[in-house]
Amino acid sequence: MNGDKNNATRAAILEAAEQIMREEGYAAVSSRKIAAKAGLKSQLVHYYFRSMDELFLALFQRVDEQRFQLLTQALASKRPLHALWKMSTDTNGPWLNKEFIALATHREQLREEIARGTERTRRIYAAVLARVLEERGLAHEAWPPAALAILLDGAARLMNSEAALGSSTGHQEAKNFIMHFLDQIEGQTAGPAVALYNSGT
Amino acid sequence: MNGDKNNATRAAILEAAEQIMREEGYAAVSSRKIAAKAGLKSQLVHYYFRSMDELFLALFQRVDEQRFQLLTQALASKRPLHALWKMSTDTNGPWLNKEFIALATHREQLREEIARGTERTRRIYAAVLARVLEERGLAHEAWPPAALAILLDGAARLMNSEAALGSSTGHQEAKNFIMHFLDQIEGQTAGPAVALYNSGT
DNA sequence: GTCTATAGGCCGATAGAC
DNA sequence: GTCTATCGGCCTATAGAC
Repeated sequence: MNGDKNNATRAAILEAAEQIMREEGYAAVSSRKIAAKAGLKSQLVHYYFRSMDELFLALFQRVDEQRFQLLTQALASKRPLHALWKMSTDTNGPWLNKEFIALATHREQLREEIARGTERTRRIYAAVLARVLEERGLAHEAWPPAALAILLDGAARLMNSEAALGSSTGHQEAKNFIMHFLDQIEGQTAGPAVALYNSGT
Repeated sequence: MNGDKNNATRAAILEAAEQIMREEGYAAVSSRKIAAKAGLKSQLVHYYFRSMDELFLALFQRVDEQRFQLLTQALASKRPLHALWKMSTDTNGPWLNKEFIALATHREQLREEIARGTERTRRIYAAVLARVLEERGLAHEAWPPAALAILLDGAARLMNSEAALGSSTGHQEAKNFIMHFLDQIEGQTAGPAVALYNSGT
């Protein structure tokens, strides 16, 4: 990889690549299309990234870093779980998960990088859940934070993906259900949480 | 589209296409690769499918039909929810969701077909949930079947996708949690279910 | 660092013989 | 229905001038 990491041309290339990926999917990302969108010659793309693999890797790292920053901000909010949920249901957010995961099918290095990013995000999500449940006195071995994180993240991604296809069967019910759940453990505003379940009887 | 729908060559082409899609992702599916895998000339692919769009559409319909058959079988089992869960967590099952969804980004006809298939599957899933909750006396407006269907399906797909990347953080917790949930509403074997929650206090 | 020029490959699709 | 032959396009990547 040549050139300064903070080079403006390099940044323009990644920005154009990300736009194409959002609009047309990863398979449409080519050095020629990137160059056309950024107003450059396609050979310049190869100057900054010696291969498309390298470009996709740099693009993922950029997106992952943005996501991490947003995640960190969400943690500092009054109701971090609501903030995380809002973030993960934002289809314009820096996720692009579908594309990168499909792209990673047979690109070893990218696959590992995405797995790392996924795990980091999951651990943060689970840690926040654990902390909130603990604070509200709702911690219970039957509600493992890691499991809840997967249910929430999975539902968000599934609905994002289906919405992109133009399908929304059951989405409103799921969103209401999850919002109700979040309100219960984190409060409707910043007030006290109510009991979720009764262990006995 | 030419040729008999039950033609053996046609079937071999679709079978080869499906294999390539599983192994290398949709972007690797080309008439030449299909032909190589099926031991045919690439032009034959164009004889049976006048365009790749048409081929992908036929492939999706084939996969969707298989899925529908399995779904129908699951409904007839003693514990349909357990059967559905097992089915959706089977990474070798006829899902291929990731690939088709990524592929559909800018293929209008395929997008509509996938949306239709998604909704049909979702409705069946939700209907089974509604029926079981009803039978067990657990029906309650706070647990809308459509929402539960999305949570279960989303978690299954997320874990499938992550497992393919080599990541499994929290998966065991989530699987245990969901299995516990299914056991509660559908019984551990085929026995009676226990109460899930108390509405009052 | 950006340009011109170009090699070399895989692709979808069609024409026409048999 | 399957074959041979082939067109035109877009792709990644490199060489070498400035």
